[in-house]
Amino acid sequence: MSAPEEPAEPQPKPLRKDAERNLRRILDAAGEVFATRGLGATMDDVAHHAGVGVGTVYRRFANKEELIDALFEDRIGALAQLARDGLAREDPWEGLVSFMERALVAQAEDRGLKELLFDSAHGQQRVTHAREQMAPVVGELFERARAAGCLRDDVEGPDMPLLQLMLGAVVDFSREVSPELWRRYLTIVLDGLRARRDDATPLPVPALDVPQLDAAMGAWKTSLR
Amino acid sequence: MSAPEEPAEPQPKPLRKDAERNLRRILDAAGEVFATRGLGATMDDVAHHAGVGVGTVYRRFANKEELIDALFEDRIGALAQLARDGLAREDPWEGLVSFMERALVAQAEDRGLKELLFDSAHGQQRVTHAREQMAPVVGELFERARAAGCLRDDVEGPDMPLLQLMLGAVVDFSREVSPELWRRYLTIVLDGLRARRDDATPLPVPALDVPQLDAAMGAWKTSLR
DNA sequence: CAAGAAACGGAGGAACTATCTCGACTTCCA
DNA sequence: TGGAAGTCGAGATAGTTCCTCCGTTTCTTG
Repeated sequence: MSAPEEPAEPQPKPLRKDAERNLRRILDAAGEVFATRGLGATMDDVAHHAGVGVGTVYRRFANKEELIDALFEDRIGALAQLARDGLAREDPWEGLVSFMERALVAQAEDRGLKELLFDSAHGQQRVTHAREQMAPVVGELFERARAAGCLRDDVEGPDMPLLQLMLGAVVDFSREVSPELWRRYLTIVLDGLRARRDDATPLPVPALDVPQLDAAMGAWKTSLR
Repeated sequence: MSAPEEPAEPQPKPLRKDAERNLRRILDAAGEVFATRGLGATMDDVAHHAGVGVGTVYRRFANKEELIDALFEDRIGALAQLARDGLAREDPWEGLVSFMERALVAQAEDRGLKELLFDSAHGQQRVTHAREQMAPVVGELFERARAAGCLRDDVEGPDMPLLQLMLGAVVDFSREVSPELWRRYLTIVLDGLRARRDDATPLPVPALDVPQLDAAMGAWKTSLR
């Protein structure tokens, strides 16, 4: 053959069939494992979950960083899109709420993503880039809601990461016990962000009861040892 | 035994003078080190900070757990007292606010205390006890504020730990950059907890600016690896 | 179909890190 | 001044995790 390059993918060497299949498996496994156990999951975890040996993982990815990078490349960018989607909504308040909600859903569904966003010592490069992309859109989201008289006038763009961090703590804490619990506290926070209101917005999820609270405390780990 | 037991201290053997002095140093050092670096600080850290060898620390405390236990025994109990203090206030809302505020100050001042409260795998025993003590008082604090018409009627006692957790995340995150930043978000949350309100309570601390945000993100570590 | 290139598996090497021990030495006290 | 109590800190011990290495297996191609 001479040289048709239809999809134009710089592919120096096509992968062998089994290698291709294993690569897919590894990516899938890594996605699941990092999503459920966080970035602290080991390469052995990933390999085992994929049904391959560690060596096979290291044949495709020079190290853990590289695997993580490959995995989360697009997912991080997707967050910025969420903000733009919010801006596309007609109602400014709804736009703000839907962004916060969907960003938290992303955190809830993927523990690895959450850690990537808030831990240093991972892909700061990529994350910083995403934050820079997001900042003006979030600012706009706030500005629009404020102009419409929905939002209190003393919150600013840089408050958003902190609000996400705060609610992200609830996400992590209650993940096992009541995965939607964060919606309860998001509602409270949103009521706190309003310019004014009469009645409180009804809370959408019941509070933890004491046994649940105990269970959650028991499972909760941060940076101990 | 026959002796008078005013403070009732069961002291089988009086410590040698130098040992006494070293014990004090160790306790002081441990207090500081755990407060600033968290419970992850090593025994070597503590010993070095106290100006003694590790062996000396282990002469007094069989292991790290025991040292931590001895250190935080009273401080945890003090938290329950904060709740009772809040109940002693005339104004129900002020009582609630002052409790939350002071509990967060405690978290901000002592990283070790914060970890003890929210991490499992440490003195669950003691912490559980403290929580059991605190629960009814916090319930009362909520109940009283609700009866006075200040508090939204769908929050419950078990919401308090989650609110503290949430704001505790801000405390940790911004400790180095803006140690009082949590007050900003506490204000938002409190506005969200009100039964109704007109204007928003002015935020007491400026938002982080972008460089501060970057600095905080850079210093922030959770359970990575 | 056979030869050789590519890929695989997973034990274990290497590097950390942190807790706790132990025995030689020092200090206090009666 | 004798000996009990105390001190020191190097390193034994144990637990992790990343990543390498190479004998073996699987694919592809001529």
